[in-house]
Amino acid sequence: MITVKKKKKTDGAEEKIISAARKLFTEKGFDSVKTRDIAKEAGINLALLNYYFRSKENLFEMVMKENMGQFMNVIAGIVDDEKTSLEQKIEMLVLNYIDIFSLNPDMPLFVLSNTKIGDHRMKIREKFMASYFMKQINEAMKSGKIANRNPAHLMLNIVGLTIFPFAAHRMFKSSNGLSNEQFNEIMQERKKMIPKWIEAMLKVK
Amino acid sequence: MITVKKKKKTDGAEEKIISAARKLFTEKGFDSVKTRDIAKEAGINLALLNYYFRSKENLFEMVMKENMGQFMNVIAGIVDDEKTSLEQKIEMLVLNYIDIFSLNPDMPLFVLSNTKIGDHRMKIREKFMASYFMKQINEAMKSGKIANRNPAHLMLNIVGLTIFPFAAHRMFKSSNGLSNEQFNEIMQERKKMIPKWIEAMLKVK
DNA sequence: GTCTATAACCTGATAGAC
DNA sequence: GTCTATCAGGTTATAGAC
Repeated sequence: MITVKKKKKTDGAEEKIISAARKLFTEKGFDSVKTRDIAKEAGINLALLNYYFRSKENLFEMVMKENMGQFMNVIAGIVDDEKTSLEQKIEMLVLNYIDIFSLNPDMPLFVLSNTKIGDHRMKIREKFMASYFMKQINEAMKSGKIANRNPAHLMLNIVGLTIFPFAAHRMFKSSNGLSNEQFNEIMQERKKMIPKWIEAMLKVK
Repeated sequence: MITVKKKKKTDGAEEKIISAARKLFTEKGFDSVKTRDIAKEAGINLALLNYYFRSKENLFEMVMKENMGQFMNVIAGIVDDEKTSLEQKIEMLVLNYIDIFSLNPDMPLFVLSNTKIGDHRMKIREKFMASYFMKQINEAMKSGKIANRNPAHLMLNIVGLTIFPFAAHRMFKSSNGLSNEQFNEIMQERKKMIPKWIEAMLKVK
């Protein structure tokens, strides 16, 4: 009896579509991307896109689940770790954010600007609010170890210093600006500096 | 001889369209907004929109020129002032950014994410690069007065700490999150804190 | 200046041949 | 599985009456 191969697709059309979709959606957002653009970028036909994924919305959701799931796992592993200190967590967050987003520089702006992923964004928020990390911040505030009155400031500072450069990377790079290499170099420097900066800021009253 | 009024439009239809367009474009971006939405929001007819502004693209450009021009004037007045110190400029930038964006909280994300305004974004960048502010930063770096090796870090820090919260405001506010009042309160606190934080960061080697 | 009606085009999705 | 052709509905823009 002869075993038959499951699929005989030319060359992973499904994967090509997903990856083209991820690229374009992340770059331009849901409404700006046309299904024809995705098909073209993937090098396949428009009809095939609808054969694999029933609709544009569906394709978008697939891409999102993949993107977010992967990201959330990394972050959850850091903020829920009961063995690391507050300072260690801050450093881990900075390092991991910069590593992840150096590979996907358009993701931050995409997550911030795309209303279609409200649910996913809420999960990120909730994860943080319910984390052991948040507990540690509140304790440090009560004991006077850190000077802020509101934990929101610390969160905004970490995220602002780390993620904002990615959100603005196209603006910074645009003509006469930085090359990709220069930008990445700057972000590598920030890996070392941001934890130190945050520490200095925490002492300011 | 009787003077005749120039226009006899019902009630500033042109202005109503511009302001509706600004609101919607800033909120959702060019492609997501339909001309029908704008007409409806402005309380006028679709045809009238095309009577005043020849096309959607044109209307978008009008809105942008207004938005950016106003913003640029404020910023230019600060960064080109040869009488204020580096520290004073930083404080002025922070205060003015927060005041402007408290009134237009969607603007930062809009400017960052909308590829259609590449030209305007470049002007902002160029204004900064050629400013007296930039000169002062470079001098302070050479004299060792501030510790960074790269002026980009200072710029990213100011802008990241100040503007990022606005770019993320919808995420922060979304269900179970902050109210508008709480958010504004936090931003008022940051007016005072960010200049102090920046000062502390500048000393970190 | 403002409207209704409609033309001209774009876009997501499907039918049907191979 | 993959393609070409095409439909159905949405969207921008214009024609023409008032």
